This record gives sequence, C-alpha cells and structure tokens, in this order.
Amino acid sequence: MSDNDIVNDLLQAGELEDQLTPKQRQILQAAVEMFAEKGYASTSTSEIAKRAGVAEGTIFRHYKTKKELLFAIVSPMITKFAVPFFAQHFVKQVFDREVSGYEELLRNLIHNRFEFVKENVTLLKIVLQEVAFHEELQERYKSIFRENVLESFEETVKHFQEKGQIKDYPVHSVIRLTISTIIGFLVTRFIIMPDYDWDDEKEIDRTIDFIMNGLEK
Amino acid sequence: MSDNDIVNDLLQAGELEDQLTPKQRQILQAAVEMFAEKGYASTSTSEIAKRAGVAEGTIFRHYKTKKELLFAIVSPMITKFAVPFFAQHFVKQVFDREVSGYEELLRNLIHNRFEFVKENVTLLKIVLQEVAFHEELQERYKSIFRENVLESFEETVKHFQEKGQIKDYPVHSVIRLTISTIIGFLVTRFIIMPDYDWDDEKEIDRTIDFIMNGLEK
DNA sequence: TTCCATAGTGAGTGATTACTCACTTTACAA
DNA sequence: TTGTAAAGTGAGTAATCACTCACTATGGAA
Repeated sequence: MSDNDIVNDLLQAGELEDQLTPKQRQILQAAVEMFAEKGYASTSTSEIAKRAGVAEGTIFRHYKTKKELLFAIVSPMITKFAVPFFAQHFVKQVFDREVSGYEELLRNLIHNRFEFVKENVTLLKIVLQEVAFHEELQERYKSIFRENVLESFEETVKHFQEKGQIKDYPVHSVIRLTISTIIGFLVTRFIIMPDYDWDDEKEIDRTIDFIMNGLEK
Repeated sequence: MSDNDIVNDLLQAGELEDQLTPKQRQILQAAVEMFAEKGYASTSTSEIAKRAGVAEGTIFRHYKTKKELLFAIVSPMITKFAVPFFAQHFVKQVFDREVSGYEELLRNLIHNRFEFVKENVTLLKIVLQEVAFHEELQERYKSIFRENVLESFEETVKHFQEKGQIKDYPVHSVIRLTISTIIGFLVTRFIIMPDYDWDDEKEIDRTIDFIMNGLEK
C-alpha cells in the first residue's frame, strides 16, 4: 500500500461525504448505528434498509456487497485515527525546537486524540471489533501505522533520548509504554466507563505526569 | 450476583470439565477454535458440528441454544481472569508484611497474569469480542471485577499511599494507570504483536519500572 | 437378560440471509 | 419537450440459519 493510496483514501473519503445521495447518507448512518449496537455479522441488510428508510435494493445499488459497506465505513476511520496520532507537524515542531520537550509533545498528542475519540467513539468501536476478523483491515492498519506513526515516533524518541530527557529503554518499549498508557486512558474514559464522573483535564494531567515520571531519567 | 454464584461457577466449571462426554469436549474445542477465528455471530452450528465430528443435533442435546454454548465457554473465563488478578492472598501478603512494597506486589501480579494469558489467549480473544455485545456478560464482568478486584485493590493502594510509597492521586487513577499499563503490555505482547521477538523478562521489568517511577512520590 | 436413562443422530422445519433483476422515478442536458 | 443515465424500488431466489423430533445406540443397575 503506497502513500498515494492513503492520500487517495482521504480525498475519496472527504469528497465522498459531499457527493453522497441523501439516501446513501441515511444508509451509512443506519449501518453505523446498528454495527455498533449488534456487530457487523449479526446486522442484516434488511434491518439496515428498514432503519434507513430505503428499499433493500438501494443498499446494493451503492455497495456491491455488505462487506463493501462495512469497509466504506471502517477504512477511512483507520486512516483518520492513526495518521494524526503522530502527524508530521508534531515532528516538525520537535526539530524546529518549537516544542520544549517530550511532555509538551505528549500534551498535544493526548488532547488531539482525546477530542477525536470523543467525536468518533461509535465508529471506533466498529473498527476495534471488525479489525479482528478481516485480514485486509489488519494489513491496512499495520502499514498505515508503520509509515505514518512509527517512523516519526522513533525519530522523536531517539531525539529526546540523546538530549537525555528520557530513559535509554529500547525505542520500541518507550513507544509501547507511551501509546498503551494513552490508549488505555481513552478506552477506559470512552468505552469501559463512559458514565463515570470524569474530571477530564485533571485526569489528562495525571496521565501525562505518569508517563513523564515513568520515562524520566 | 452473590459470592455464592461465583463460587458455584468455578466449581461447576471445574467439575464440568471432568464430567464432559468426549463428544461434548469435541464440541467445545471446535466452538472455541471457530469463535476465535471468525467470531461467534458468523460461525454456524452446522460448521461447529462438522469440525467437532458430531451430528448437529448433539450440540443441542448439551446446549439449549447457540448462545448457551457461547456462555458455557465465556463465563468461566471471565471469572478465571478477573478473580486471581488481585486474589485474596495478595492482600493478605501485603497486610502480613510478607510483601515489601507495591513493586513486589506488581511483580507477582504481572507474572501471574502473564502466564495465564499465555495459556488462554484464544479464549480471552473470544471474551474480549463478545463482552461488547451481551449485556449479561458485561454485568457479570462488572460485578466480579468490583467485588473481587476493585475492593482489595483500593485497600492496598490506600495502604501504600499512607506509607508514602506512592503518589496521592485519587485511588481510582492509580488503579487505572496500573491496570491499563499491565493490560496494555499483555494485549501488545499476545494479541497485537505476538510474533515480535520479545525478551519477556526484560520487558516485564521495564513495565514494572515504568509503573513504579510513574507512581513514586 | 431386561430395563431405562442418557447420549447421539440426521433428515426436516420455517424463518431469515445476502443479493438480483426487471422495473419505475428522478434530475438534468440537449 | 425529449432523451438518458443514474437512483431507487421491492418481489423473488437459492442458500443457509438455529433448532426440533422421532429415532437408534450405549452402558450400567436390577
């Protein structure tokens, strides 16, 4: 999967959302709701059609198969979640000395992804569920993660290790600990305990503190 | 859900495994394999019967419905994963001063659960997938977690906070950060990157170090 | 040997599945 | 106004679904 494909996906996704027929939009909306509620496999196309208020045939006019409908929903999300997770401008900031340290980087990152998850929990639930069973999605996810997140992240961690700001753990361990703490927070906040009385700002501060102290020399 | 139910479950589970008919064992084995591969909803009872080498009717002789078969697999696992996650004897150790600090407790905990996950990845994948869609399972999980893990864990964290070993974050934050770091490690190790060339002992040490430094005063 | 409960069977059930296709409606350019 | 491509329809289809039931096989107690 080349860089071009990824860009095309984003463009396609962006453009498509404006080119959508009203009925097509209703279909996507209904599908997202039901996939999140009962899962892809146990949602039937007839149910989707009913909730969308369209004929069942209309679904297959726009999507050749049920699976194609799933991928139309899920594929753009994989890109949108992974890519800005560690977007290019973060790395630029770092090397242009616009960012003072790993902590400020972390703060940008976590705030940025917090807002994104907040607005896309439903869609991300579907991704999380379905990635497990579709190899195509796994490979898509892996290559996007490798090319857009991992490479930049590695550079950055090395940079801060050389500056003596963080421990000399293997780069992969630093990344693993950082990301799994952040994702652990987001999953707890929005999926496991969304109804708990969260003080988001303080909890984010504690999470950043925890990572920084954990990695500090 | 009372303590009795939980104990009964464990006993039932334990006893059942010995009381199982050969064919019933084959059914469970086949079901576990296929649920993990393709998911519960997209595995048919006829496929299970075929792989188990039994007639489809035999499945329904032992399990009234397909869902009952799923629960027979998943329910004991929820208990087995959650309960020893923070079992009674850990807490005893702590208050009997048999354990010197949070770090040793952590080390016991992480080693213990590491071995368990290693031997039960397949089953835990199914649990992870299906808990999302079955409220009965969610409630079962929540009550077991609350009664067997959370209460003991809260006591212990308070204890170490009073001794001045760990930060005065809200107890829930300490627990969340600890557990999500551990689970983050286990998920990365066994589900996301099981084929990576892991140095388990060192990675466990780093994970413990990370948590300790992150929480230390 | 006889009896009986339990285990196992597989053809059969109606409901539901993803998907098709011949058709109608809509929107817009010529 | 007419022509045409795309959007939308819903009855129809073969396949598959979870589950039933009348039946046979098995193994141990009386």
